[in-house]
Amino acid sequence: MKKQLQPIDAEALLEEYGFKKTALRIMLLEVLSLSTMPLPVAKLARKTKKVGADPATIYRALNAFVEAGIVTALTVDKTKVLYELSVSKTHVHHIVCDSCNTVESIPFCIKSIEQQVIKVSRQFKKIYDHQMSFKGTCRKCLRAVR
Amino acid sequence: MKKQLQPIDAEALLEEYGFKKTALRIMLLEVLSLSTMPLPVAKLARKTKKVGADPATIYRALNAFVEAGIVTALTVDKTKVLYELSVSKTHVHHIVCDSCNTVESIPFCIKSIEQQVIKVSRQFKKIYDHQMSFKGTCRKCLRAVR
DNA sequence: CCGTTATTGCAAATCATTTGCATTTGTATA
DNA sequence: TATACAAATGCAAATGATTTGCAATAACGG
Repeated sequence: MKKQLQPIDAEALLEEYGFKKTALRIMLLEVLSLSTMPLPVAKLARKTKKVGADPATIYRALNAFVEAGIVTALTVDKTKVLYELSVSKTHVHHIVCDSCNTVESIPFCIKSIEQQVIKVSRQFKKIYDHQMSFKGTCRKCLRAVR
Repeated sequence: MKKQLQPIDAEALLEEYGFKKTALRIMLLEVLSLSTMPLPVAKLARKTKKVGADPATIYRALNAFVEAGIVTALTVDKTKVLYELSVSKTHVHHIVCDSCNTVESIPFCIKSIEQQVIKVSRQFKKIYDHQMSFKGTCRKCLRAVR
């Protein structure tokens, strides 16, 4: 029983945020909405190569989306940034396979910890975001090691 | 009652891990051990400029420490990596001020969540690390905004 | 259809980090 | 104390993903 994903209405979303409906941006949002996991720029480029956009254009589109709040950039590692739709999606966290970089979402949230954090913090008064992630080995890689 | 920090025995630590006791590496570890918060490379370079090491040398030293497990690299942001001693230190998490980048440690841990994560995960069987961080506004910046 | 503005392609710039290589330094051993 | 080897360093050059400038193009409201 694999989770069924439905493409969002990319055009409506672009319009809502005042972006123009270009082939690349529509496809970027659709690809993101159809993915079960956050995707790196490289993979997004591959999956949208049908529209043949310049790398610079892809970066600009993603940055615009992130700034607008449509897309969330997840920094897994110094050189590894993953993108996922932030609109119409439940806030989730992630677990990353250290061997093959598989990323899976985790339906837990640590929102409830925020108040405790504020209480013990010496310097902070307000928290508006948090992130939690795990590193591990996925089943496939565990098998491969043996 | 400000927390009192004591410098570690950097030379003993270097020896323990089979590193040579050079001026830079000794000083790097001492600076890290005397800091209440994780530090970026730029700041480490400034604080060790007495020994006048080349940037490449500093990067190499830090990378060697991270690989050896003496130092932990904390990826706050795509372009922001902070270093802290991982030896003889309790495992902690962090909160970062989005305005001035102040970083504070949080004495909470989400170790206990790992088992739950494994249970609900479709692809993962083993977790060996986790990270949790918060973003907020520190008191100083909150005041400045007004 | 027109005018405005966002978006794009292309090439060049950026900039932190890494790497190659010759030289120096630390340290174990004789 | 001298010798020898690997580790650490400095310097310069390379790297490589991301960004930027600028002119051309495309989307969209009027």
